[in-house]
Amino acid sequence: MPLALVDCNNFYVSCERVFNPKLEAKPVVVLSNNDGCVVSRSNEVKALGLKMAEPWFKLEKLSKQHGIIAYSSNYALYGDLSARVMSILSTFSPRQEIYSIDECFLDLSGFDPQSLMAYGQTIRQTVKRNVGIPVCVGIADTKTLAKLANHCAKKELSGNDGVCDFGQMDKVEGRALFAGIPVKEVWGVGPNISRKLLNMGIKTVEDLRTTSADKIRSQFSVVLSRTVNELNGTPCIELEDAGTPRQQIMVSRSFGAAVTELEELIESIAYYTTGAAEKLRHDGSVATSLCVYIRTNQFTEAEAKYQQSIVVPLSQPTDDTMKLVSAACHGLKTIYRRGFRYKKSGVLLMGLQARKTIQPTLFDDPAKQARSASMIRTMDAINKKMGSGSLTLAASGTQCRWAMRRESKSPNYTTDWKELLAVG
DNA sequence: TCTGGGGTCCTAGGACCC
DNA sequence: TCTGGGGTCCTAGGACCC
Repeated sequence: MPLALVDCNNFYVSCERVFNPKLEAKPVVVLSNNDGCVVSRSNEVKALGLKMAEPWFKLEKLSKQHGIIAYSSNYALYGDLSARVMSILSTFSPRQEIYSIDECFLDLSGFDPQSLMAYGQTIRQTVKRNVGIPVCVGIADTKTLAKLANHCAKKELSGNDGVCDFGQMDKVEGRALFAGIPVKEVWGVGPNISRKLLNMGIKTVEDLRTTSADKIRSQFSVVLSRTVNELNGTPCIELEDAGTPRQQIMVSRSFGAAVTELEELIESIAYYTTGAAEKLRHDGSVATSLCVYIRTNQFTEAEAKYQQSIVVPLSQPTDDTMKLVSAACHGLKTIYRRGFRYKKSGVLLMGLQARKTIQPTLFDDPAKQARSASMIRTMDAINKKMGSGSLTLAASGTQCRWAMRRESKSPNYTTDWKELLAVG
């Protein structure tokens, strides 16, 4: 039952480098929405000690000093390259779980255990050759161990050029390796749990592995006790097949500039709800309620603070953009207060269920519903063909003063004819 | 202008009902 | 009048991940 975790190295930075080879060997970062935080760092930047999610404006001096090159995030580019990487990886196993934009699990059961190291190398070389993105491969019997093996491959702890297979390690070797890795590197152990573990004297992966799962369960939660079992080779987290639907869908953004007027908040909420509804239909789900929230800047001390959210039940489960937008705007109007400078808004679709399970009600008008569904399908098709956002509801507005800042975005090399890479 | 991301799931605890 | 157990549903907040 071995499985592999394939993870792209410094994914967003690597995407930028594919189309701009001059960035190779230079310190490069990619920033989050609004050019807020550092979300991807090249190895050169990691070596400078720059942390993940650090606010960019605080790094101005350091970045000048070391000539760090910063890019705004270009999700159209990263999403497209991700799809190419995932498609190639899917050919290496009958079962693939895409875990995030830059990593996936592959089921390797049935393969010759002795050949997996070589197979891992083939995977790396194929992705590098066909897309230009470097990846590392971790192989083990559980998801948590595969994540850890991937960590070892990335840090070159196992000495095997981008691939690490715990199956090729004997017990003594494995224990020594685990005893040298801080417990915070384990998947599922964040800063909080890590602190509490340290207080209990559990410092390394090996310490955690040898702690009784029952003790962990009573002091923490069933989630972390699963982690302990997984570290011991007992799978507790199943491989999820493609199409396992999400339980909630969130779309939220900070604004490029503070917003005070209800009309502008409505535009942002309509826009985010439209995006959330597209994800919802992509999953084949319907929502039974939604939550709208708005907030002022949480960091500026001097400003008046306000944050509020409201849950709006839907009269019946739906995936109809117009019904969702209308419900979200209705909710927004009840929580909006004049006189605040808003910095962020968001929409959360909740109570998701499969569209095919919903019960029609007495008051349904099938003809009307068919018309509505057909219009939504047309909108989705146009947006897929012409690019996301080509066709939106008028409620989303056209000015978008609230839209995010992206001052140093690279071109959409692969998704926009006008921005193709020019050679020569 | 004036800088601080976005998304998902789990758990604990309260309300309510039988 | 007070005391029970046990289940479900909901919400808020915590924690994690990338």
